[in-house]
Amino acid sequence: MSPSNPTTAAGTLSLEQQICYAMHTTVRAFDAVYRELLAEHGLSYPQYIALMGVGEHGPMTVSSLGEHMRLDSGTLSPLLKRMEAAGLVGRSRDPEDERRVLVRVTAAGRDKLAALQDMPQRIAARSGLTREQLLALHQTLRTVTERLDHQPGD
Amino acid sequence: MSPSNPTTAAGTLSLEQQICYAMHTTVRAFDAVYRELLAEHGLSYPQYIALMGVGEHGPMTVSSLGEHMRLDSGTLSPLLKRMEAAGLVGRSRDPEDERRVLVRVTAAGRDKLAALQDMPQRIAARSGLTREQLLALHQTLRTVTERLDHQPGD
DNA sequence: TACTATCAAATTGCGCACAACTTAATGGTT
DNA sequence: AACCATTAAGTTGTGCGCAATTTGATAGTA
Repeated sequence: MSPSNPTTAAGTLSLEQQICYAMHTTVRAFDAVYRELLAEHGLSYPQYIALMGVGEHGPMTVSSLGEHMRLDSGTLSPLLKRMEAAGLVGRSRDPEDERRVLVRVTAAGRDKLAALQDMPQRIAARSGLTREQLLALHQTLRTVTERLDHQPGD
Repeated sequence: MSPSNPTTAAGTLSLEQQICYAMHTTVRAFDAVYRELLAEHGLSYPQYIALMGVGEHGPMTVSSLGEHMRLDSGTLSPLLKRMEAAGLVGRSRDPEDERRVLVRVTAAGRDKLAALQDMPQRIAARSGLTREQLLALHQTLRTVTERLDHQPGD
């Protein structure tokens, strides 16, 4: 019950651990809201982000989408397969390099994106964060991610 | 490229969406560091948190651990089963109420916890956050989670 | 041409997370 | 005692995420 003291006795969660725990908890809370709002559209949050990404950056390879989403083909391949089955995206080998698969949004996918345009406002209303808090949080997250990615392992 | 403007044209990720995306990204970056540091101990991050929780709050039921971790039996039952197989925790039906299962840390589990005592410092060093940033982030996360949990659905 | 290395995507296997359901024990009611 | 609702864990099914591997295409080189 003293989150301001990281040097507590053994067995007590330290602040650093509570941060990680809190991040997991908050992400799951966000996910729950997205799940609720996206349910009627038959989309998961990762599928929603993928649809936005492909819709925004045009036909793109799986790996370039993966760089945007920070996911590899092990995650994206089955995800895109499901979205293709749902008629939201199309996949086709790049004629110029048959190793690549180009992903594009279908007409139905564009309709879906249009129907989801008010999602940001609905999520923002739920979060209850002020504009300043949003900006500060965003900046902190970017800083932490950058450091975690590029710190020397050991 | 203008995260400070949420009212961009259709197709551009809004700040609110970037926040959720950033949170997911940061959590995965944290997970990667934990995975690296916990690998030699044969533990995942959820298992590590569960071990800490049970070690701290003594013998407890699966559901009370679930309240601490914000996870249900669908996640905890198989997780605890694996930890029992690894010899880190013990599970036994509560004689006073045979519906309940009491989870406790074994001697090997305590040894493991002792071996992991320096995790917080190592994680903190990787995150690169100042004490003030940690506190601010923690507070923001608690606020957001609270609101997301208790906002009226629709 | 044939060999090799590299690269892109897909596949496999495992664990986490959650919804939905099942099983078993408990408590309360008639 | 018999019945019913509730509760606690566990199970099943689906999707995400990642490590490791596989398959196929490309580029480079002997």
